[in-house]
Amino acid sequence: MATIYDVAKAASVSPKTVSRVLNGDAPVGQETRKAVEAAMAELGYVPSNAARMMRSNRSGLIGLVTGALSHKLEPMEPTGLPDLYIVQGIQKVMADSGKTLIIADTGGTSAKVPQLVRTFLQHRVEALIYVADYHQQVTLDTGAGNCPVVLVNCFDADGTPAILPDDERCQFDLVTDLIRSGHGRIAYLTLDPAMVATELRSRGYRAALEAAGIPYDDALEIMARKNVEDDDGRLLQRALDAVLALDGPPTVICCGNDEMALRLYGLIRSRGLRIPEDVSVAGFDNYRAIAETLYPPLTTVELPYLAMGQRAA
Amino acid sequence: MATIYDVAKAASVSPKTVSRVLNGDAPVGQETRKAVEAAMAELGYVPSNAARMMRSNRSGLIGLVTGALSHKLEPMEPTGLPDLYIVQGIQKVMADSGKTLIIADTGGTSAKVPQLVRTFLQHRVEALIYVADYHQQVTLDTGAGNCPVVLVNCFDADGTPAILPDDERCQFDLVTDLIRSGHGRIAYLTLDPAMVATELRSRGYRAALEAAGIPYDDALEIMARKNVEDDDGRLLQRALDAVLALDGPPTVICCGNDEMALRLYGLIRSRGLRIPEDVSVAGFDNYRAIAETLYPPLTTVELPYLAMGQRAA
DNA sequence: AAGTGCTATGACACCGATGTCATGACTTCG
DNA sequence: CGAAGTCATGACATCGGTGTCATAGCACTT
Repeated sequence: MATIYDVAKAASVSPKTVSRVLNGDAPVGQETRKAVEAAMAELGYVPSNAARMMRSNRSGLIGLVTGALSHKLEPMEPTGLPDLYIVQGIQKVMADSGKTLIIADTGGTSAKVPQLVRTFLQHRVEALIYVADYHQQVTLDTGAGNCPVVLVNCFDADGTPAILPDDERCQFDLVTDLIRSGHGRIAYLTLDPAMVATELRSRGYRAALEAAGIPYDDALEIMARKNVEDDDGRLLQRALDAVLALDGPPTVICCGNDEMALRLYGLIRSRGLRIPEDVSVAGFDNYRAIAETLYPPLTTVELPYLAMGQRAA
Repeated sequence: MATIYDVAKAASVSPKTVSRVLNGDAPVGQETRKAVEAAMAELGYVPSNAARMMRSNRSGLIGLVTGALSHKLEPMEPTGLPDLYIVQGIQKVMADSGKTLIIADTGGTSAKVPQLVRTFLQHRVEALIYVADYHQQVTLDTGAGNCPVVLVNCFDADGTPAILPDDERCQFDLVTDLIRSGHGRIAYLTLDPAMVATELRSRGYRAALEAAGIPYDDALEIMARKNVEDDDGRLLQRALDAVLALDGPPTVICCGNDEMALRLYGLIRSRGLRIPEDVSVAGFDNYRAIAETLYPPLTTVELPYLAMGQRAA
């Protein structure tokens, strides 16, 4: 690989002058500039970031730690691909600002994080971003020292800067919208209560009911998904049958996420009911593709993951 | 950030000895080693990859160019997330071999590729991998010079090393399997014929029929998806109605991909037919999540994207 | 006793950029 | 016309590691 010295020699100037042409940080004569540029093109010269960094102490690198790449291997995960959208948002901002993103995947094991961070520090990243696959609390052992860290879709106990989705508000808006469409009996099949989002969304659901003056009926809010082995969707079947058997059955069923909604479509139809004539279904973020390909289209909410990523970046 | 000199001073040894402790490339006395390690821990020392690289000329970096991150923003894309699986496979191998992956996203614009490659070259990546979102031919203007390049899920005219899926074989196996299950009338709703995979899979479909001694009926093979604006699924509806109206209607319908299969589930049911009693549906890779959450479960083929990524890495 | 080989360590140059300072040629101003 | 300022350029040190070579101490051979 050609160096700045090779270029200097070829153009019969000093290395420093080549540097000036590269960075445009000092005036260079017309002819000299042309000669240098010709030499660079001729030799296929590409400046070495490593050498550049040694003096300037600026790597131009941003480290991103995530499970976004690997967790899709586990289709039983309670999550869709929000983290991917977040990563996209980050990538976009970085590309626009001339930074280069280094992405490391935890492979699902958060135990790997310290090692990944160490690698990043070796590359002297200017900042670290940690993206979680779903809204949760984390305790990150970065050992990052003075390197700035931003958490996305998660938070920790130390008050590290974090970008979080407003689950409560979104569920509130969704339910309010359903009410405005004329629905009065609204069931809500929730995800695992151990998830932060479940509690927040539940609050939004209740707040929306209250704001509309609809009494809360706890027979309509059922946990239909647990992040443990046994699931298989039996919880969902039981929950569906439970709400349908009620005296006042729901006119619409909200699901903890779009995947659950997809399953529900199948279950409802296998019970001989039509969507949306007999009962409607609403989802909640996670699989955009699902929402758009289902027939009839699924009413759902989309969390602003892309924007969260951009904000974090 | 502490340097190797700081550590050397703190441990009262020469920088070179610290280097030896770091790399273990020469014998170091017990006590000396301990002192150095203590000093490193004390100062929170992390070696600088940039400096290390200058002498050794080994960056430990691998550049990955892909649209995997951005193209999901376009849900109308004819593709699912194969490239993500490929990236996963690559990531895994890299992590295991101690290389660090730099990922750059094209944002859908292949015009950006040269600039991304240039950035990679500045970082002196040891190799470049280009991952396409679906099986296709590309003409890559890398300007990569002597940097090794591997293409995944695509190929070019110059014979650059490429890792490709065997679409023909997979479709062949799928159809053969359906035949073995007792199906005799097998429809095949294809994707856009402009796609490489479409032609290959079609060949596999016909070969499987021929191998089983079933005559090919061109009324059963219909293009049901075109990558242009007008779509909206009308092509799919028309195709479905066409095969159902045949004298000998199919007992199973193969789809160009899982997304189409998902849509077909809805369409078939909206016409009052049951799956799989009245007609079966088979998919083809792309949305693993769809295949696993549909009810009844979708019969589909999975291309070995993960393995392709690993192979490429 | 002299020579050989091994272990443990340090001195020093070097990788490829860039920051600092110096220098020579010109222009402009009082 | 000389002083001051600007422009264009080069010499040299420096960033933080590692490769090369030198050296000192010690055990072991012959």
